[in-house]
Amino acid sequence: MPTIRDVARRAGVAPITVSRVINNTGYISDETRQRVEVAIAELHYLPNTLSRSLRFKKTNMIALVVSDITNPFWTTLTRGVEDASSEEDFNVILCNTDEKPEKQHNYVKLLLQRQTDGILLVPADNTTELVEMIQNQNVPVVIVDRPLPNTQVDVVHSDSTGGAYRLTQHLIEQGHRQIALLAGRQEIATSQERAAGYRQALVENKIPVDESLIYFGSYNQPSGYAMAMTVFNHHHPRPTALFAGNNFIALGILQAIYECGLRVPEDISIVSFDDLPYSLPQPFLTVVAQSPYQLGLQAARLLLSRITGYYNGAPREVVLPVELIVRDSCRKIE
Amino acid sequence: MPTIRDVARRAGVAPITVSRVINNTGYISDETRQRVEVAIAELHYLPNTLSRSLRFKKTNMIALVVSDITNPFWTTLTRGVEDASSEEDFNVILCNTDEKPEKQHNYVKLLLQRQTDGILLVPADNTTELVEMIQNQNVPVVIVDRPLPNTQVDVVHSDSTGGAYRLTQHLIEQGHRQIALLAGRQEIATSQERAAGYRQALVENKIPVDESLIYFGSYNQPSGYAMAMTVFNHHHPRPTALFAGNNFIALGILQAIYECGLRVPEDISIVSFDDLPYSLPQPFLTVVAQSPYQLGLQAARLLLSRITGYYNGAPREVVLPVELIVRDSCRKIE
DNA sequence: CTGAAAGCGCTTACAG
DNA sequence: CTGAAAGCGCTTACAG
Repeated sequence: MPTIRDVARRAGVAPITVSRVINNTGYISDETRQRVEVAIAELHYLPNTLSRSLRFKKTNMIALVVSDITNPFWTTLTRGVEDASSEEDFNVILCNTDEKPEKQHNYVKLLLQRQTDGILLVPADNTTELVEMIQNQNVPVVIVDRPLPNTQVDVVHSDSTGGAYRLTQHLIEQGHRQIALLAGRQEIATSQERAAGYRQALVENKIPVDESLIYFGSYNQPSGYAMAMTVFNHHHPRPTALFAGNNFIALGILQAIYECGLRVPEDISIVSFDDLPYSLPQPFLTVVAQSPYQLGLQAARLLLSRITGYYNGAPREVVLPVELIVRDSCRKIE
Repeated sequence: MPTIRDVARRAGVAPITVSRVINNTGYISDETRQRVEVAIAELHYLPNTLSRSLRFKKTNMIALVVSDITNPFWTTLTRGVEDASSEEDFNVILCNTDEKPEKQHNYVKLLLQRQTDGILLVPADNTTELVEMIQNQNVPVVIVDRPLPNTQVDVVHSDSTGGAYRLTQHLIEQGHRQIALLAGRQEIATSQERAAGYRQALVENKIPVDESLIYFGSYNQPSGYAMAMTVFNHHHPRPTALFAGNNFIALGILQAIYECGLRVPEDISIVSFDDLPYSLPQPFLTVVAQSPYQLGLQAARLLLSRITGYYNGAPREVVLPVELIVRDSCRKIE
């Protein structure tokens, strides 16, 4: 691959002159500029960004570290991040952790070594070690979706507690008393908050909280399936309603329900935090929906404001509202 | 952020000695090594990969340029790429083009400038310009999913023609004669090949090809919806079966069918190239399924074999078989 | 076993 | 308007 030196030689000028043409800086005579441009075209020259970044100490890249690229929730969030970033001429690197703290750790280290200008992190666990590692390098970081306890850091997340409260309240208003919660991993803030909202609604309605009805698994379909099967095997009579901690858990629950020959909502009611992926032919699930695009957009804006130095004050917390969408997956109980 | 020089100063050695400790090369006395390691820990030093890559002319990154990160087909393929890459200690950059040739062009240019070691490309159109641009920089490239005409380049793809032939044949065996094909963008190889397989099956069965039943749109849900609506409005009597060019088109078709109050398969039959995303509660769609994970894995292996210099012969073409999965979305017609 | 010099490809600041 | 020198952070030869 040709370098700036090759172009310079061919055009009969110094490398710095080529640099000036490429970046449109300083004064250049039209004649020289033309000679250089011809040489660039003839050699198919592309400037090496690595060396430029090394000089500038700036890569114009930010990273988004998410848990599961397979879930449209995260890809939509990614879209928000990309849109905010392209406005400021930043590129986004997407890293997929599979909710594994160890994979996450490796990625963050790699990103720091590659001089990423900032990191958007969806924490795979509850520890603050990673955030400290990033901050030690003086790299801006914003936590997304899952607040970390006891950390001074920007964070953007949805109102999980409030959303879970409203879903549970909705079920209670329909007459449900035996509601099983099938949540994600217990170490994750959103799991805890959704459980908190669930408990709060029960308590306020003077319904005793049956801890055996609260399950922590993982935010994916197999886990939802497994938890639902456990519920069906261990609770007699069956709970009248299931609360899915996220959309993929809901998919797993629906699969279990189908295999057990049950019908929704005749035999069992179900609600979910987050809408099912894709507009299926017949959307029927009652859900609390977040706005993943907005989460991504806002998080990226917070991050970019730090990177550009536009803001350098105290950590900010942005909590986005959620929306209850009542459809046909809950039956009224007498 | 501290540099190798800061560590060296603190440990009372030369930078090159620190380099030796980091990379475990050359001879180092235990005592020196310890001093250096202490300094590294105290300063939270992380080596700068940018400068290292500049030196080595190697970044250990490959890029995957896909059309729609929202479709699980591509995220699953990505998984295959990641698994093959991590075996060889390469990292993967994921770029999303939205099927837009212009976005694709920008990404590829950026990747080349960032000295990416190799590129996996899912072409957004039928032109060879991008491949030439990559090859001009002597960067290995593998085309994925959609062969390009008249180009000397490695390619990995599924047997689209054969798959489409089998799906169409299946419909014909069920007695269907009026089959509408709702394909992706006409410039894309897979669209053309699926149309070719469709035509071939009709011709072999001596069924006249009605060109007005062949639609080219785009591989997404809104396009599938729009094409299905057009079919329903323009063809009386309605075709007895619809052939969806991919899974997202199938989703759009199902949406249109639902809105028109039709039932599958009683009122209309439907088959799809590629399975629907996610195991829905009741998988009912008859499909031809590819193996996106294998596509990604094999493509990455071809690319890596070029990067490492393990292979540098003539371009290779890998065609993966597809599988017909008959379920309940087709009705037998007398 | 350890280090001074040179260079990867670019650009800033200084000369002319 | 154009260029020679120096440096971004690292590592490959070459000395000692």
